[in-house]
Amino acid sequence: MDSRLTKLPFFQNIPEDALEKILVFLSAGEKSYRKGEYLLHTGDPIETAGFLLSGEVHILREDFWGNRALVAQIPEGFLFGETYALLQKNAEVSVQAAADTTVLYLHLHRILTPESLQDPYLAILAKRFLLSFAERNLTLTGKISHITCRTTREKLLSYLSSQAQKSGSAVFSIPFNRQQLADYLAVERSAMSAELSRMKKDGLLDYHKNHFRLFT
Amino acid sequence: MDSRLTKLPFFQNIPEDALEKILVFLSAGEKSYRKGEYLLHTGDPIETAGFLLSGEVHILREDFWGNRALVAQIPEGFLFGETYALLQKNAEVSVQAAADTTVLYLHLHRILTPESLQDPYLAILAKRFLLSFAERNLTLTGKISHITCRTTREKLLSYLSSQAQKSGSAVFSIPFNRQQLADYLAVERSAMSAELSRMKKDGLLDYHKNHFRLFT
DNA sequence: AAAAATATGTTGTTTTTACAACAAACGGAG
DNA sequence: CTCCGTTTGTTGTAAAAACAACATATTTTT
Repeated sequence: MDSRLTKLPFFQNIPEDALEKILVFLSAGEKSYRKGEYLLHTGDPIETAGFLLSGEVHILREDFWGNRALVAQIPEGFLFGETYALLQKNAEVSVQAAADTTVLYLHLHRILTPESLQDPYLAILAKRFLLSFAERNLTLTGKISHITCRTTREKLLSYLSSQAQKSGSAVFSIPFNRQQLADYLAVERSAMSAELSRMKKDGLLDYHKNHFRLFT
Repeated sequence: MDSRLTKLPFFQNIPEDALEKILVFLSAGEKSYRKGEYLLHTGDPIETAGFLLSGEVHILREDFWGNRALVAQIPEGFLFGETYALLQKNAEVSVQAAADTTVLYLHLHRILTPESLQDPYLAILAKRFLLSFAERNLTLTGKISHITCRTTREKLLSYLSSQAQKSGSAVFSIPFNRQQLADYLAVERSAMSAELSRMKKDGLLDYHKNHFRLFT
């Protein structure tokens, strides 16, 4: 039993022996990669999720002309490819080792066979994945509703408004610095700073660092 | 048993009698609304998903200043609020009857209790929801990767490239007309048409209506 | 506390987009 | 076929964003 696995929220509060059996049931074996090696390429059929025992991987999106864009960086102790593994679809991204890396592959879709759902702990696991996907859906839907706004000001208002509603107050903090907020909203940092200034001047809001107040 | 319910993909290929029991287990009762009435407001705690027996509802996002934006229109025979119901969270949107409407409310989170997962058909239902959320995750992630591109040209290239990869060919059709594509990519239709022309002139691609060909 | 590194704000210039208005192409319905 | 509605493409103008370069402020390191 690898203690790094038990740290994953998905595997928490499951008795040691049950977890042991689950991992045997899902396990597809370990594999190691040297920095720069590809774990999988766009288009590969995905049967397993990867749990990062050590190292780091980069998720890349490669377009028709071969242009590559970094989509995510997965650090040690995290899962990747769980969505594709559950759906058993072809990858729409590539995964490359950003350092020497060891991965434990898991046949995650096995948690969804009729028999395994009868196992109480596998059922708990399935439930956790369902809730996790539902949660991510809300996150993604929220983000889309912000970045589909036309102007930088509208994007900011949409985002800040949702943060105010979430906190239940017109005064709240955000979990981003300016650069992160600009990346999240898909706008340019300095242009966003300028827009925030104008919004302050227009009496819409006030802020200091990542602390904001909206005015009605 | 309402035949409109059995048309939902989630409820297909489940024996009549099992479905009957499931609906009793999940059911929270029917409710009717007149056109214009609110079914729920932003911030309300959500315990049930709504199945639209008749009529139509609008999903609205209302910001801090009261500005309203139409997020989705749910027609008869479809579900809404299933994500919030499963997570038992407070609504981040409001729902308004766009016509006289009757809704069957369902305690969807009950499919996730340890006992109900032991019921084979409820387990199937849970599995279908999990796969459905996973699928939507991929859809939303793809959309975000297109929309976050800086320029209209990059958005188009990102989207068209992914369509080419999905079809496995440089020649493919898209499921949108120009206005729908512009809405999807969050750009202005006529500006997008102009950009497509320029891309054709630059030898990147060719198109006719919704049929495209990319050049390497 | 000083120095260095990082984060944020400001301004002017260039590029891109939105907008409006219209022309051309296309697709039924009569 | 012709008329009419819809879709798509084109162009000029105004608005907005990206970009670059730098000033100021804040945080971290030594």
